[in-house]
Amino acid sequence: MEEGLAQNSVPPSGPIDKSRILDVKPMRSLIPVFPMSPQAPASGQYPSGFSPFFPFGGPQQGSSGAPRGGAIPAPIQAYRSPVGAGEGGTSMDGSSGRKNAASRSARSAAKRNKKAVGVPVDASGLVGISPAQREDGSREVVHLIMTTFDAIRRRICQLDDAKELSSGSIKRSDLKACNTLMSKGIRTNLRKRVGAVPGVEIGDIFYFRMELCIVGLHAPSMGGIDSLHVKGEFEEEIIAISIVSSGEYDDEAEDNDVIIYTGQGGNFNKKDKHVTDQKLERGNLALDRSSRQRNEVRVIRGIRDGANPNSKIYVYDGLYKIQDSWVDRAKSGGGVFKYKLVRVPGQPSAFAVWKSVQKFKSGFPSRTGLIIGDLSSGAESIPVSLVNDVDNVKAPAYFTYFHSLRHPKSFSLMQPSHGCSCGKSCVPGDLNCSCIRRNGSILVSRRPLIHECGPTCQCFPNCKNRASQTGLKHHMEVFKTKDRGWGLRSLDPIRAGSFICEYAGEVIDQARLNQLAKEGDANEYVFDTTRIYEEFKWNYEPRLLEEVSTNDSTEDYTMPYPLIISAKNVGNVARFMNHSCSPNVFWQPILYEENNQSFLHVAFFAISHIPPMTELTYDYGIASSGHAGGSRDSKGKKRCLCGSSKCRGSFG
DNA sequence: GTACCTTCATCATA
DNA sequence: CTATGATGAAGGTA
Repeated sequence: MEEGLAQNSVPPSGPIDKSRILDVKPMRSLIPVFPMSPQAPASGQYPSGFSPFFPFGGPQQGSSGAPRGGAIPAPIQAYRSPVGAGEGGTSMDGSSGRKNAASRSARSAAKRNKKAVGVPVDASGLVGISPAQREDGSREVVHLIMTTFDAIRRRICQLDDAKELSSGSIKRSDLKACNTLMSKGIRTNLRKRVGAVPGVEIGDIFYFRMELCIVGLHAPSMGGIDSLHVKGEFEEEIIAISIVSSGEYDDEAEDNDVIIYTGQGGNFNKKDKHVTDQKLERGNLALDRSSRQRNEVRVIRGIRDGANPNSKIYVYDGLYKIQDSWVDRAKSGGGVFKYKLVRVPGQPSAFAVWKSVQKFKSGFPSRTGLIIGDLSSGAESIPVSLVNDVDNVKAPAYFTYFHSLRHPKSFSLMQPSHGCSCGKSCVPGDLNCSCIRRNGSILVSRRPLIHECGPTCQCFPNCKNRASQTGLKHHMEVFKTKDRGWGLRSLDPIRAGSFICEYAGEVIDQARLNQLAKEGDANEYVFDTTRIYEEFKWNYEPRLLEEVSTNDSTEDYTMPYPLIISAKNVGNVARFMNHSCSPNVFWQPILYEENNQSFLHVAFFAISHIPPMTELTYDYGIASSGHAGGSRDSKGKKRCLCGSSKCRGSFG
């Protein structure tokens, strides 16, 4: 997931030191703020009690034959060999496109940072992307920029929500956030190029056009065609370097590897204007030239977001070449250009994965390797499927499926209990809610502890300050990995910051943990907050919006209370999540009151946007020394197979 | 659920 | 150099 760094020269002199350049701000809650979704359908409570899990019983057992075959595309990012990332080499350099590449602000910033080597710290001392990084990205820089964008965007959302001005104010958090980043020069891959963009991988997903823009995948904020001037044989000519296919037009997708793309311009689709033909200029001209040059064109596919039908998700589907072009006539009669793009073979599948998932969901044809349709047996409102298409193992060892903690450990309250008395539902920015107020000031980042509303509160159960209590929101799947046992992934895309699941199980104490250690498999299905976790911080909210003051910039990231959970006998999907040294999921301590007592829970949230079918992983951390029977050093550890460039080699 | 309608930011052209 | 225009966006409203 992290390879391809040093590919395009100009090494930004080492990884970014986030702790130095970034200022993490406290946030109010971890609920993902989507501009318009009602967020919680609140489709009722869980059926009380436990639901037993019978791996071999029941009528819905999968077909008997050995599940095998390639019906399920491999996870996009999980096990990529280093080959895919670094094609780079053949890029035609956009020499002429370069002259106007830098925006004014970027230029001035570049001037300021002229001498700066490595991580630049801008005048205010906080965030910076070096001039080199601004021109050519890397996985790390892209990740940083995406995360920063989303952090700022959410904060703007929360501020808007809290103000509740609603005086017809247009809430374009994406534009505002983009503005902020652009003006600070926080963007990358500004140098246009043909072919792969360093740091952006095939299968990566985006929730706004602006995200494509700031990572340099596709520059125009609205337009579907991005182009570049190159030196032709005799004169300069323009070629296409990327397109966005929104699927809404007349673009046809006969199969996963072919797109019939319609040119731009012409009033053939508007009803007020009179019909005009498209002209062979701008993007159309670029596509035309590219069909002769046969250069690679990046393709981004726009897909309707199932969870949020009003918005779209953009999937980077890799490189295509224009194989054919012709003139056609739209229904309205206007002449249009058509271009046939064919996917360059040998690339990891991206859009094809989405298509397969659609088929899985429609249940037709029945899926290869499906063992159980819902291993939660109804305990979750969305089924949890169990599949194995790599070997003959039929099911994980027996356990009881339960959605939360059993025998939860309670803590005496610091103050007398008072849940909030909000009338309906609490929103993240609202300081009138006493629960939200306990979380301190605004924001959405990882916190030492987050207070959620609970049963004691007056607010509705679908209140937004109960993110971790509303059950699974995504169609999760337990699947057999090639070399790491069972793993967890989602059939749905997961937006950065979204709640994924709680770590369910039985709360145990240190003595019991030590006993398990002696028995051998202490690490199996145990979550232990007393372990040492690197990089506890997430969501590097930079101090970009001046109007918000930091009242607590120095935060203690040690755990407030120890909590050890065993999911060996009782648990939910979280027990199947594997370790990775560069994970896409983080855990977060959550506290809420129930029966006049406070209970601590552990919940998981997405670090970044996660495409469907990508394995979900979090960092298991390192066993703290000084307990657990002393000799845990090399014995209790397992060789790490996460494959990350930052891999520590072992875990446990 | 669809159809407009308003306000957007960017980059290439003029 | 700066202004202008084209443009498969997003969100809200009818």
